[in-house]
Amino acid sequence: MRLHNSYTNRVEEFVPIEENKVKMYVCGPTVYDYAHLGHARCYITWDVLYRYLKFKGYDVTYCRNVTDVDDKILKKAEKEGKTPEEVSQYWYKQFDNSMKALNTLKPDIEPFATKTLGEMISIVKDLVNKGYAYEADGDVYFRVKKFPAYGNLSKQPIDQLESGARIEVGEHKEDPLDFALWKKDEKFGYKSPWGVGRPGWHIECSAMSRKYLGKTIDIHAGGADLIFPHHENEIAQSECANGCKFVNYWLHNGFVTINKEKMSKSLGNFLTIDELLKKYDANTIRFFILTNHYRMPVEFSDEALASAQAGVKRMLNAKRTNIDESLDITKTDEYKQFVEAMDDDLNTSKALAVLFDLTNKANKDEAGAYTVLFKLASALGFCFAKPELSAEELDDAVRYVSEKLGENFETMEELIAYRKKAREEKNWAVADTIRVALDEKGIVLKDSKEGTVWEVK
RNA sequence: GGCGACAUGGCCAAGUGGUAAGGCAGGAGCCUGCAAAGCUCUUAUCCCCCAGUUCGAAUCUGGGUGUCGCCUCCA
Repeated sequence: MRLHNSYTNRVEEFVPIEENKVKMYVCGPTVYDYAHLGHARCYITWDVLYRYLKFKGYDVTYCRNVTDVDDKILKKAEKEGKTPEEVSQYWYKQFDNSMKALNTLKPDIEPFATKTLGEMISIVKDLVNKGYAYEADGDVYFRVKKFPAYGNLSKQPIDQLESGARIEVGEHKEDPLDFALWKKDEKFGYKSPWGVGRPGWHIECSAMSRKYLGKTIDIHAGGADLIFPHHENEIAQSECANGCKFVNYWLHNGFVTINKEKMSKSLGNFLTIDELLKKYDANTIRFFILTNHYRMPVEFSDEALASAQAGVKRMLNAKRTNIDESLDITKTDEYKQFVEAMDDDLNTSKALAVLFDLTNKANKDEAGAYTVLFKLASALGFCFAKPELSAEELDDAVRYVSEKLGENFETMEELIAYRKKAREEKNWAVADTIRVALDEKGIVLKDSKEGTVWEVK
């Protein structure tokens, strides 16, 4: 398997540290607001990587943190008269629901920053002792110039970074490039060797990654906007504290754009996952994201989503015949093509082409095609379960059609039998009234030689 | 200004040296009472422009043009 490593800017053969085991860390959300389509792309992308690694037989440990100590959370708490915990707990639940609704797998470990403070303090102490960091009036800063590899990930020459760096009012940095490991905060802070304060954002990931996965990990992933300064700073902290390499493969996903601009909270041009799910289902959103390579920008538009919806529907509605549970799919050509595509730095658009090939074959009753399709598409996180109507909705639909006909029916079966009879008598008006009325209730009737079936639109 | 990426049919998008995958939309046909779904066929002599390397380039090199991102919180 080959993956693009942002550190070397090359596609490299993936070799895990420990044979057959993968330790992956993904920078998780700061929980203070709704997650939007940009987050969905990120977490769906890495969900697919997680699923695919498992599909390949790796024993994967996936850790994704929750940042629950942060300026924005505190601001929100103050504004709403709540505690920071109340705010972060509420928004974590929202986030968790969104992730579930998108059919992403829960990471094996989902640590909260506030529960990992001990590890953070220990790393900061270590950095101070080793001379990589210094305390200044209750703050602790990292000495960037002590770490010669600084800028390697973002490919930023240090002098360029220097020209952009500033010292904010109230900060006591030795150098504008230095960044905070710990910040004095007497109101919301925690006890530390440097007084009451709270951790800087970057140290949180270094600490949680080390605590749960170890000093050197296989994969660290996140949005491309985290490359600088977040991931650059993580490398500096972790490698100076641990004296060894931090991450073997740095993976970054591209952005979702809207009107050719990055979708982001600060620009305010975002669509929340909740809003989106009212219009499109999880499979559609996943398909939309996977049609593009994960490193490329993806332009959001309703047209693109509608196209994705039509495409994914075709795939998931493939004819379910000739299901062969005993089939060894790894022997099939399509499996080989699928794996070849996915092994090539997650070429999901190519992998989807294989799935459409299988869809066509299944629709033509080719033996085993549906079985292979089902297993491969499931490996990408597509869900084949058809939407269902509740008993109430079904009753409502039957009642609605009954009223239209001026008859009294109790069940769908009765309706379909009645329509069958009408069709045999060439009473098209009645037959079409039933079909149109059901359609209005979200039920589609499909006539074929074998009879009529109904399904949810 | 520094750094990084991208430009392929109406739309989305693979392909990165050997003659343009796939999806959506459109057209024709089959099936159907009509639909829906499905099936078959069909839609780029050409891949932003110019020059070069090569037997051969969308794919490599150089130069343009355009778009986006990072350099501040950000997935």
